[in-house]
Amino acid sequence: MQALQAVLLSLSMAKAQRKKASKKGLILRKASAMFREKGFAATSMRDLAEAVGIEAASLYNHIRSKNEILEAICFDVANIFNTNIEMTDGSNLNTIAKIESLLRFHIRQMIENYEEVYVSDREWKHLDEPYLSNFQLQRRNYRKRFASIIETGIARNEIRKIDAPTAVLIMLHAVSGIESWHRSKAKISAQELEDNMVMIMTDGLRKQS
Amino acid sequence: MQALQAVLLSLSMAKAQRKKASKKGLILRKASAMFREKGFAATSMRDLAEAVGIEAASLYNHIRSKNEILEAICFDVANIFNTNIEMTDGSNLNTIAKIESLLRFHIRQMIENYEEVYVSDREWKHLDEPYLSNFQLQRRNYRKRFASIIETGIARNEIRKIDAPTAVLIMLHAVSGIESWHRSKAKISAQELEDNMVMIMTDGLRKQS
DNA sequence: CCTACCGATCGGTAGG
DNA sequence: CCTACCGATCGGTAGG
Repeated sequence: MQALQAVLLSLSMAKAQRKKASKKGLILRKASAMFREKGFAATSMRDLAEAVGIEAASLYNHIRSKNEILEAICFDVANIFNTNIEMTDGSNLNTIAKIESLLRFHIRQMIENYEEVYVSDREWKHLDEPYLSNFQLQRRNYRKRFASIIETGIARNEIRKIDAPTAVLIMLHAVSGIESWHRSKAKISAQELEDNMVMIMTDGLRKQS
Repeated sequence: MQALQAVLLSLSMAKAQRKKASKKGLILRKASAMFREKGFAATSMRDLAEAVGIEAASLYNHIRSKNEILEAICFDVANIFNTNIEMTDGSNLNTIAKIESLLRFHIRQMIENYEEVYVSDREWKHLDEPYLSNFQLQRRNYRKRFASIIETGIARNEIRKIDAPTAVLIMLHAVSGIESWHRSKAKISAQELEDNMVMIMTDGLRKQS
């Protein structure tokens, strides 16, 4: 039993460290930064190679193609969010708490894992089939699941009667606005930002009197 | 006097019709659609020429460069929003009404002028200098002006104490979420969408009891 | 508005 | 991991 745990632990550590230490991990991180900055289509393999510190041709010893890099980034991010919404939805929190938890998770991912999350959100259009369809499907399913949480909240009278898919769109896009905060060098702290966003989304702008 | 008005009218009509009727207008509209769909960098002048129905080389009789097309789109949109916020801020509405008005304007522009607004919002990074700096400056100024409206509302006790720049980011990005609504072929009407968004942003999700 | 074409650059491969 | 190189495609020009 302890042996099994040790194996699992070392496997997960190996996977976690691949991104941090290996050459492929370095390529993926540099690619995320460049795809975010210039876009997937406007980033050349020669640009990327220079950032990594090798020749363009050498990249292909670690990755199969430019598109494979994008696939790795997009599906990594998709998995993170899918895992989280499954956990959250399966918990016994009430609806507002579930939504708050999802929002906080999005905000933290946007801050801590900024480049990858941003690229996954804005550059997935450049995926090739069958990855493109697969990604779009996961996206739709995530939103449906989010909307169904809201609909449950409406049925339980915890939440205003609103169109749930619209609310999901608003929240997911609102959260992606952190991009600009990220660039602006944080006049307020990450925690303040998170609290402000959650308050505005759950309670609105208008002062209750 | 009547002669002057007639001249002004014909000038403004000429300008309005250029987009609708002339070849340059056709190029700009097709380019907006393709830049939105595939991104600026992934759209070739040959793709665009085919959509317009001429050879790639012939495009250059109407426009100077690929980048000039992007400039036309981005600054057109910037002017529309700058004009609107100036009008709105100069009006004698209270703060919540001003914000509601700005939000409704954004939503309508996103629906009625979707392609151009989307491209201006997502592809401006590909502008060349000095247009790039100019555009970024206009963008910052717009957000500052929006934030100052909110701050006035907080000072007047109309609005919850929140970080104004954060609220601006949320609202501007929330509104850009209509993109997905646009694609999903409108299960709810444009008016319902608009009302839902405004309600969620001003009053929040939580049911007041 | 077209034909013909330019130099530059692209993603990727061969061979070592 | 590099040198050398491929065919394809890019934005744009000349000349009519």
